[in-house]
Amino acid sequence: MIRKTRQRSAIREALETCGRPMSPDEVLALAQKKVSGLGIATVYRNLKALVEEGWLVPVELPGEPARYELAGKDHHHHFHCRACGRVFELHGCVDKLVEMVPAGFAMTGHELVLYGLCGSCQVGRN
Amino acid sequence: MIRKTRQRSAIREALETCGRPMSPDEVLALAQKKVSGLGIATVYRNLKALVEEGWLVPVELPGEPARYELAGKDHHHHFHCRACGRVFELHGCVDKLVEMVPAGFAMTGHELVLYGLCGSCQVGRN
DNA sequence: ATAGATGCAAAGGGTTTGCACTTGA
DNA sequence: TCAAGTGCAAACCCTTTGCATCTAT
Repeated sequence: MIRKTRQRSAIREALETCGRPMSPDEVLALAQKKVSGLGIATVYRNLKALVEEGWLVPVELPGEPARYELAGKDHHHHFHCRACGRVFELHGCVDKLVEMVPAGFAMTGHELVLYGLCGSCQVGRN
Repeated sequence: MIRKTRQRSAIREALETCGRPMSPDEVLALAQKKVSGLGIATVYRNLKALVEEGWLVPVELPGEPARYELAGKDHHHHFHCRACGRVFELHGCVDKLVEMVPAGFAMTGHELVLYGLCGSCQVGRN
């Protein structure tokens, strides 16, 4: 049976509130504002549980720790800001991917990440 | 000054021979056939040096240790076999990426990874 | 009451670093 | 010769796990 704890609520709330994929550290920082003694292990345990229960999906970016976002969204990709490191959700996708697959290979999925500067960092750049 | 050592030659040869992006472990395994006492730290140090000197480029895949491939190739992407874990080079790219970028954001690059089964794994599947 | 959840600290896995020894130029 | 390079082990970072304690139910 799954219990409702202050820690778990704070973690879920952080992810619902933030509006973009969050890393474990980001979740910890935000959830600690509600539950001060919160430990990183609890964050990891809950993220894992929430993924297994289908409430979250992991967002894995090249060379980066995994982020997590709410499940149930349409197929989409992400934008990674090179300045602040935050990840944003994009809409839409690309086509003609199959044309890139070599003969004899079978494609079952794809991942696309755009890089650059997000709105905030773009404004504040020198 | 940069010296020519048996270890470094074996590492470069492994990368030249393999024909696809290699992880540090793959490099170690292949290069050890030439230099038996080779240590993983030496592989990491040389990979890093070869990247800095512009001979290699890192290939970073979501949730995976970095691979390395020879520098100087045209813009391209990669295929990651879900069965054997090997990474293959693809040719071509996609367009209309800019259309996905939110207003106020600036795109400076992108990464695309296709997933599926490579030729060998496709043949041997049940 | 009691099994699930938490916090801490220790353990893991991959990568990097410190240091004494080896070796190429 | 002697600084660059190597191997080993320890250090690191991020993530997971063991265990005693705490707490929803």
